[in-house]
Amino acid sequence: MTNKRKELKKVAIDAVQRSGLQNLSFRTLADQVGVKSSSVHYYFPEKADLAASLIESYTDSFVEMLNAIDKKQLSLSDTIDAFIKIFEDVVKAKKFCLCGMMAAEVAMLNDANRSLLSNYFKILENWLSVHFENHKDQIDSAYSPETLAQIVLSGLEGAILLDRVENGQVRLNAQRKLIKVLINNG
Amino acid sequence: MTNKRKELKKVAIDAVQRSGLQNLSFRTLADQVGVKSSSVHYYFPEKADLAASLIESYTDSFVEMLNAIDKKQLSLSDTIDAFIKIFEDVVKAKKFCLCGMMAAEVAMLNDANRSLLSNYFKILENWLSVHFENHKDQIDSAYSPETLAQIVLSGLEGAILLDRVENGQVRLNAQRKLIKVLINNG
DNA sequence: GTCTATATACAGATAGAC
DNA sequence: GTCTATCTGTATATAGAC
Repeated sequence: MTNKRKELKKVAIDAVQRSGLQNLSFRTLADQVGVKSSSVHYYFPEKADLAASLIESYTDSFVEMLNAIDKKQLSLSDTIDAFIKIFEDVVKAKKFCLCGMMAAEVAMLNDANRSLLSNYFKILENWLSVHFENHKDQIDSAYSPETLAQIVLSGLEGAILLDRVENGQVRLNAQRKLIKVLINNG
Repeated sequence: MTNKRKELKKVAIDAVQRSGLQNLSFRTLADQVGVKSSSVHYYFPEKADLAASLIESYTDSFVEMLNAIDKKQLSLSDTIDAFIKIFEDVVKAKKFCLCGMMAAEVAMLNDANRSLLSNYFKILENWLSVHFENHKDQIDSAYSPETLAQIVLSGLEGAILLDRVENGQVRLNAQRKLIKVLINNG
């Protein structure tokens, strides 16, 4: 992949995490990278192509972070803490999850991009689910690993969405507290 | 308030819940109500005025629903079920919470509208919090009423955001399960 | 690959007639 | 209150030169 293409994607992802895909134009994206909008169209013919590329890149980056966590062989508690920290970093950067943002904009996405979005959430839930399954003795027996994964992910997404409004992290901390209790009630 | 103004707000709220404020134009709004865009500007000079009016109306409607629930004098469990049902109805209508949607679009809002958004979330959390406080013996003692309210609201918002993508309600059901356990662990 | 130039559509907003 | 008409800016997208 060329450097310009990489740079465009990096800048675009940042922009979408701040103000959404709808608010990102080929012009402003081009300006930020120092090219013309027609050059952006060279890499991404239509906006849907750009969107697809962003979701894929964002998913790949996230998976890399998850692999890095796995490599450390931490306890379940520390593993989930590391997962939560990814969301905390997003809040601190005054951003929202790229896929959470696009989930809000789902009405404007085509079917292919909806599938890519769905895939992202399922990958995260699956990663959580596997960890819960592997330490089933440590999670609250009231929930299956799958259900707990859904609770954790949707809780974190909702928390950083609401916290954005006040530029704080009270809901994120509330979710952190919840998760802490849920994985020590085994 | 005039009928046209009321009608414009109703149509606009529905549109924002589906595709966001950014995607709502004076033109399309006018078309749906059968007037010209300049007439919409008569009622709402700037788009920020429209946004403010929508948040206020949506908040008022929600408070009315909460009051209706209170009037029934239900058990804590049934009260919270009724609260969850409001979110379920939103999912079933293939919509998202108007304020959750605008929270994603917060970068494009002015300070006044951010305050209105913040106010909405606090009203909902406060309502939940009061109910938890009034039945403190029925809630999991690991959480304060305030923290539990934050957990519940952010969890539900995140759930209906993610469920939108697949047009399902698995995360909503997961959150429902969680909440059921949390308010019977007293 | 990157550019200039342009087509076409639509956005928010306002002036002024009725 | 609602309209016509219009201004100005910006959006996505493409053709074609270099």
